[in-house]
Amino acid sequence: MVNQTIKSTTLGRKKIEIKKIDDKSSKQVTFSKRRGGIFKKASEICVLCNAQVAVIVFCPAEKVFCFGHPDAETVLNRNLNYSLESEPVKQDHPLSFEQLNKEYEEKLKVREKEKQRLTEIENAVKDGIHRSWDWWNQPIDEMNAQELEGIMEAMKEMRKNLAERADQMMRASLWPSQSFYEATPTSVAAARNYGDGLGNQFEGLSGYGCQNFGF
Amino acid sequence: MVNQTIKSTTLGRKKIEIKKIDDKSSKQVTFSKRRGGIFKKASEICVLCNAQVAVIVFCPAEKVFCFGHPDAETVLNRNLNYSLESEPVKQDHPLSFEQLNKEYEEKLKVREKEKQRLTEIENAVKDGIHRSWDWWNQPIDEMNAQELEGIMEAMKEMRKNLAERADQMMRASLWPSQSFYEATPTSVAAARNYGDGLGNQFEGLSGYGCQNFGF
DNA sequence: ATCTATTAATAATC
DNA sequence: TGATTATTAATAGAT
Repeated sequence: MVNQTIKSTTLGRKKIEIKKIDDKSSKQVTFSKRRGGIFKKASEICVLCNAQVAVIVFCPAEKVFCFGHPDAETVLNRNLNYSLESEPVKQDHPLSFEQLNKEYEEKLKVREKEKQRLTEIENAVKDGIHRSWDWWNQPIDEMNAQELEGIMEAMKEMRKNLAERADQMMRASLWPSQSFYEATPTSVAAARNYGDGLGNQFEGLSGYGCQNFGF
Repeated sequence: MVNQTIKSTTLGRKKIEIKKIDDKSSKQVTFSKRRGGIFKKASEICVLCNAQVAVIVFCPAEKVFCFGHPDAETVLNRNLNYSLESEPVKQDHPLSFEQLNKEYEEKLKVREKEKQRLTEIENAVKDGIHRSWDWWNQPIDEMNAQELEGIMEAMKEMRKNLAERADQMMRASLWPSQSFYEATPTSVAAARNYGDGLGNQFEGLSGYGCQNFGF
């Protein structure tokens, strides 16, 4: 009875043709991912080039997502309400743009923090493992056969360790503080301050907005 | 007779911070490139997901570029004329959107085709060469001498690549005992993702438009 | 939502 | 403005 352990190598990205996606589920996923990508690019060009950008992305059967630098955004919004009248826009929550902007930005930042933390943990894991047998600092060129055996062992060990523990460690328990996820105002503020030093992509702009309407 | 072949390795892309570009020339270049990128993405999501997208991108010192699915685009255009009135829009050529759409699409297509052809030729040439060896996933036990050399090369390469990050990693390895924010003062890196929740389906699409106005 | 393997976009440079 | 190339960033496919 053969029972091969099939390496569930999640195949990576593949090239796709730019043509209509028929499968609804895939289409939806792609839409979501790419919408986010476009918004990100939009925000970046705004900051980098002091540009003004407005983006509307929508599907009749879905929601309308808007992104834009304040001016254009106001324009867009007014326009949306105006030109989509055939299907009146219902805003469940008549939030101001400013408010929406804030929420959106905060969401983004929190998310960035989370991802970054995972990355740091991952590095810690990797580093901890390689430190345990310092191949890192060995002069690779002069290794002899014996040392190579050692390396091979170490590699096996490393691979095994990573496979067994990385996921668990990265996901969970080593986090210094649980408060992050509970998102107390303080922790969020801390996160934002921390991020502001380096990665504030909204620097220099009065604001952006991302908004969606159900209709 | 020393004659080192100096690899004029035009250094490639580097990571950049998303912050205002001061140099005018660079800013212009970046603006141009990224604008094209955004439009391309916009056109792709339209096709892939049957979505409707409208994008306005502009700089005070430059022109206004619009991209969009006809409906939204009409909206945007009308809006532009309306809301930028302080600086009246002059259209040198009152081309119809349909015409502009066609031209733009065709441009894209031609360009893609050319690129594709070149790529194919290139691939034909390179075909016999590419043999990157996935040492990580090889069964270490069965490696032979030749493969070991490959490993050594790979390790050297890896070490080189990671050398820059070594200290950062070391700091990270010390880490779980401390506060996240205090532990890594300057390593806010690259996780700039905006994933977010979403809804469902879409329908109906037709053309695109790319237009710019001098003003 | 998450995780890779890849492809795509693009910063630097010429 | 247009290539080139080394990298980074985005993301398709599978979980």
